[in-house]
Amino acid sequence: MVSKLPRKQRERLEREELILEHAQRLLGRDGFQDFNLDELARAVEYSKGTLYLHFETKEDIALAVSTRVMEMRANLFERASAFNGSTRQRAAAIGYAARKFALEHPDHFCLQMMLKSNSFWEKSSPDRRRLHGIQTGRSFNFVNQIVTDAIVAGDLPPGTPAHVVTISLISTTIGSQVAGTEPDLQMLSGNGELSALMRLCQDRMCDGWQWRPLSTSSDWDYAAVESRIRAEIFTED
Amino acid sequence: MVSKLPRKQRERLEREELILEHAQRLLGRDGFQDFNLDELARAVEYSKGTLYLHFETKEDIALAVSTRVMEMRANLFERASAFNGSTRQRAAAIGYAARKFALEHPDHFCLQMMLKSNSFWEKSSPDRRRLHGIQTGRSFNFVNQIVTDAIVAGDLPPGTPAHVVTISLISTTIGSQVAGTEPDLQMLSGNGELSALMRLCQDRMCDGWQWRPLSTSSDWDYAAVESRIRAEIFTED
DNA sequence: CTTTTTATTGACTTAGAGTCAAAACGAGGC
DNA sequence: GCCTCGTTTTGACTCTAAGTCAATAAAAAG
Repeated sequence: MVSKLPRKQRERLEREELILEHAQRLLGRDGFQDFNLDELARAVEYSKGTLYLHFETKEDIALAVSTRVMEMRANLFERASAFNGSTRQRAAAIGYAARKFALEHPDHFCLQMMLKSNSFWEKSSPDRRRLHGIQTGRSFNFVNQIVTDAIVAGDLPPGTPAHVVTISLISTTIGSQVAGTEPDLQMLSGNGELSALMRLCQDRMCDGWQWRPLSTSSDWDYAAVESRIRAEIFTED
Repeated sequence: MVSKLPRKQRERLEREELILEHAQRLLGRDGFQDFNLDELARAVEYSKGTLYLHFETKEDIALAVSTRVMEMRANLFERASAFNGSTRQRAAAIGYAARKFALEHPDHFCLQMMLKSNSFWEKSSPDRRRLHGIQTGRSFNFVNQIVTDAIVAGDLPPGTPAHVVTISLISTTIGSQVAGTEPDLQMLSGNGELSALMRLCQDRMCDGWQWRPLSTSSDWDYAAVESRIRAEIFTED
């Protein structure tokens, strides 16, 4: 990332990064509705006009923040997918990354959902929408690669449709993150840990596709796998 | 529902209903951001001041709309849970209801998510929050009852934790509805039907818990079950 | 040091949420 | 009918915050 860009362009990117850092903080604290650009301008010590040199609208800033966060998620997935082990263990590593992300950004998908509402999408710039799609795609591909490997290795039944398995895993992971942070549902299901719920959902979905070894089988020692994931992939943090 | 309330109170409720109908339409069309109360007032042919006799804030209206929609969902679940058959077939009936709902209200959970963001929740009245929780609870309970019956009947392994199964099914259903309507993911996973994705996720999650008969077994003829569900439960619509 | 170009600003416009004094309505009495 | 008093409804008004753009400052060129 040591860029050889001309100073001007480099400074511009640095300032954009500064804006996004503060925007992320304020969005997290206040939610999109109460997130206000006068305060953001004050925080970054530039004028409101300058913010509009980088972003077209408030929505555009939120989309850029979401993309930034999605990029972090995809980076976690990237690291996880390098885990050395059976395909099911590698899936567990991605699952671990998804849970780690959920604990660090529990309300990310609130913002994410918002971005998809009718009025929102069209107010953000096409270019930023593209960048957002790319990060979503990266996450998808890391999961999909492991699923494909599993089919090739025979850990998933032959003829299993890779894309569908991938999207089902993503669905259940997003769903459990969302459901696990929703106060009404938390109450009803008896205040468990978000992370535990997510893991259960991921495991059962893999089992449902008959991804071997099943989490109920004697070949599967999750605790051991998790401590290896922690030690080998997510050491420092 | 033929109320014996004094005329005044009845008229008030009818007006509230009128407001919510229009609010739902406008929210669906424009999203929360662009949903504006002057237009709503014009649509219902009352002044903005009158809207504020019913609701404390714009957020409060959105929450009430969400509650109304959640009530419809719970009502679909209620009808589905009366299906006569094995526990797994009854689960399929609820799944069918969830998919029917998803097709009618594909972006409901966008609004729903929004309601949970920091700033939003505290702007709505406690009373409406309570009502929202009740409808969420109804949906939860219809699912949970079937899960409990399945454990008693031995269709799920003994000792399976009912609440966790229930929340996992809700998670995967919400997750697949959300993921299936997200443009980026739709593109990546190859533009399938929302309904087909949701069904797959539901089935595989049930299979993951070993809910018998498994969807892969020869005892399971989904097409036959679905046509019975359609005929017996969701005939007229 | 002067001119030209580029970057930055913050006062201004505008839209829309939320308020409240005044107007309209309605029930009861005469 | 019509006057009085309490209740309901209203829409003009205030205020906040997104988005604009003419004016200013800084940098580059001459």
